[in-house]
Parts: sequence; structure tokens; C-alpha cells
Amino acid sequence: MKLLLVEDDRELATALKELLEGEGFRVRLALDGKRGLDLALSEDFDLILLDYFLPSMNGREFLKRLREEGSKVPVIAITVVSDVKNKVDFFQMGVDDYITKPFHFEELLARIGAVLRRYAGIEKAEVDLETIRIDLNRKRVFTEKGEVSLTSAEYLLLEYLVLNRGRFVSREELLERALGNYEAEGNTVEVLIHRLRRKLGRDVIMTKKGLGYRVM
Amino acid sequence: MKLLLVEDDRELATALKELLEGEGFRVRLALDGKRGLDLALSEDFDLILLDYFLPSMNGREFLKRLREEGSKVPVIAITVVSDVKNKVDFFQMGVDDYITKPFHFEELLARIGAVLRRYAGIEKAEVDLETIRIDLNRKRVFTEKGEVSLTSAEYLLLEYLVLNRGRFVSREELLERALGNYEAEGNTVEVLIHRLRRKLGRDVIMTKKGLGYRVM
DNA sequence: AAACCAGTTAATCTACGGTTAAGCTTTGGA
DNA sequence: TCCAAAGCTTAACCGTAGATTAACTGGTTT
Repeated sequence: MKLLLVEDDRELATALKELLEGEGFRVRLALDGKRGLDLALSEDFDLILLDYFLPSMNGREFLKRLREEGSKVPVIAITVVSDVKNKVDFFQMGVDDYITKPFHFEELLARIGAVLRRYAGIEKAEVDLETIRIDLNRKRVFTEKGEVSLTSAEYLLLEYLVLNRGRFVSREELLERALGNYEAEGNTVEVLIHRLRRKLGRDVIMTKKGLGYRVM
Repeated sequence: MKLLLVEDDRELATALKELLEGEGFRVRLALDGKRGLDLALSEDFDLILLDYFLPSMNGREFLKRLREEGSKVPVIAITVVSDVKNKVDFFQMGVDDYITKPFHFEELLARIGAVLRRYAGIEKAEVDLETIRIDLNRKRVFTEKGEVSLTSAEYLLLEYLVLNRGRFVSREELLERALGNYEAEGNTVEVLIHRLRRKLGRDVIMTKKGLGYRVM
């Protein structure tokens, strides 16, 4: 397993590198964003660990360029504070997972393991419903008519419903758990459900007044 | 409400403790798994918050030992992995809920509330009657012909009758306890019973004049 | 700076489902 | 076997949860 660690704090970087190598990973180190990007594009890595607040090039910029070049390498972002408004913003950038500093090394290992497993396809990767099929790894959704393109929020909502299929999920739970929005206000969920139904068909998601939404 | 917080990160632990105490909980703190387990087994707690990645004893081990000793205290796991595979594992280990770091305090509060409520209530599972089967967790009802869709009020009525099966329940009791309507007026219950009978079959709910309704 | 995209908000519309009402049927005591 | 009271059935009513549509906003792209 070949990892790329992009981290400007030399001390932390070398410490992490050694620890990861102790776990059997091969680790390349880049002390700034530009070099990191060059490396990421010129070599094949299984995973990139990216400090999100690099002085030279921040994580957002890094990710944008990386994805523009067509790279699909999974990325775990290292952030300082969870100042991200909600999950949508974050995952929209193409991050697979994130961890907040300071963290325990075990936590990082667990996340690396989870992401790698996800990408290796060891995890259950697909869910087949009556009329739709969902690729959980690639985050793609297919109907009888072919693939449909969902926005981030639409996808998160659908995924949550599918992973909890069989039971009714309340609007509040969807807002909080699926979208990560804790100041539940407004009818966002209703609008997103409506859009999902338009794309997937009317009968994939059912409503029960007072209980919430259910798939299947 | 007495909580046990098992968390080795001293900073996070004390912060959480204070926040929880601010919410009116009594909180005991254990900074490692062994001490946590001792406490859990020697005192009565309403709920345990367990960091799943303790250095000394991990969550799995903790839970195994806890349950081996016969404790039925509900446990909320604090974890960093967020994949579904583990969700199943967790619940198999006897975890009631879990929350992934980093989390908002409000979310933790919500989950604590949910678990406590669940435990305060009647134990729920599945009830099999002669002709119908009821999944109390998912609020779903099946007859020989397949699933029937009940409205909220219909379901509440049926659930109450089933949980009190064998005895006659008066119209007033149903209205007040099952539906929560304390200004008993009109014949709502009769209409709902009628609709239930139409959906479930005539012989599931029987009437005794002057006494009320009964499910066997 | 104009156009675009995606999530949220706001305003309006719809219909679900609990309630009411009115007439019908069954029960069981005299 | 009568007949009131209790319960059943049906249809209509209507408030509100949810659906729908369009406009808004902040960020990003051209």
C-alpha cells in the first residue's frame, strides 16, 4: 500500500511517516501542496493524506486540481477545527473522509483502513432495489432508464434512506444524520425528496404522514 | 440520570462531562477501560458512553466483558469509523447506538435522549398473533395476504390493544392512552376500529358490549 | 460581470387522515 | 319479542403535514 502524505509541519510529517511505515505502508512525503500535487499526478498512490490547511496551496485548491486531472485516488483530509458548515460542502470537494487534529494514531489507522476497504470493494458496494441500483463506492445511481445524476445532498439523502431501508426515517433524522445539518429549519428535506422522486420515479420513496419517509 | 463516560482523551472527557452536567446529568468519568468496567459493574448507571478506541481495552472487549457479567445498561459507542460494516458489528456487540467523531454536542444529546426513551418504554420486538404479525420497531403489520398499511392512529390503537392483549380495553382508555386525546368526544375509536377490522380481518378485534375491545 | 449550479427559503397548493355526524344494526335485559 | 342503549357503518368535513413551484443566495465557472 502506497500512501502520499502532504503535510507542511515537518515534525508531524516525519513522525506520521514513521508510524505509518511501522504499520507496513510505503509512504511518500510532500512538504508543500505544489510538490504534493506533482507527486500525486506522477505516481500511483492508493491513498492521499492531505493537510487541509497548507500555507502554499490549501486543500480545496489541491483537490480541485487533483480531480481536474482525472485522478480518482481516495483522499483523507486532515483539518484543524471542524469549521466545515456541513458534510455536503466537504464531501462535495471529493474527500473520502476527514479527521480533525489532534487525533490518535489509531483513529487515523481506522479511517485509512475503512477508506481502503471501501475502495478495494471488500465492503458491500451495491444495493439493488426493485427499480434502482446504487453503487455505494462510486456514489452512482441507476434506474431502468440508465444512470441518473444526483447532487451531493440528493445522494446523501438517498443513501441514508437506502441504508436504513425498511423503516420510516423522520425528516429531522434525515436532516441531522444524512445531511449533517443540526439547525433543523425549513423544508429542505421535502424539496430534496421531491427532486429525488422526479429523478428516480414516484414509488421509490414512500411517505407516511407523521412518521417520515421509507424506501422499500 | 446517571451516566458513565469512558474516554481516555482527558481534554475531551472533561469537556463532555461539563457539558453533560450542564444538561442535568450526573456523570462519572473513567479515563481507561479497566477502570470504566469496574465502575460499570459496581454502580448502577442509566447509560454508558464508551469511546470505542481506548488504548488499554477496546470497545469490543469492554462490551463483551460487560455483557458477560450480565449488565444490561444501554451503551452509546463513540467511534471514528463510519462504515456500515461496523454498524452491524456494533449492534451485534450490544451497542444501542453510536456516534462518530467529530460530532456536535446536540447530536449526542439527541441520541442519549432517544436511547433513554427507548429503554424507559416497553420492550419492543415482534408480536405474532393468530392471523397477524406486528413489527413494533418498524411499526409494520403483516397479514396472510402480506403487509397492510395503517395510518398513525390505526397503528397506535392496534399496538395498544396488542400490548394489552387478553383483556378488554374501554373506548375511553384507548382514546386517552393510545391516542392521547383527553377530551373524549365523538366516536373516533369506533371508526378506527372499523377501519382496522376492514384491513386486518373481522376476527382480530372482538367487542364486548359495555366492556370494550379485546385482542387475543 | 454574467451565467451557472446547488442548497435553502418562501409561498402556495393538495390530499391524507382524524374527526364528526347521521342513520343503521346488534345486543341483551325485562 | 320488544326496545333502548351500545356499537357499526358510511360519507362528508376540514386542518394541517407534506408536495410543489419558484425565487433567493453564496459560491464557482466562463
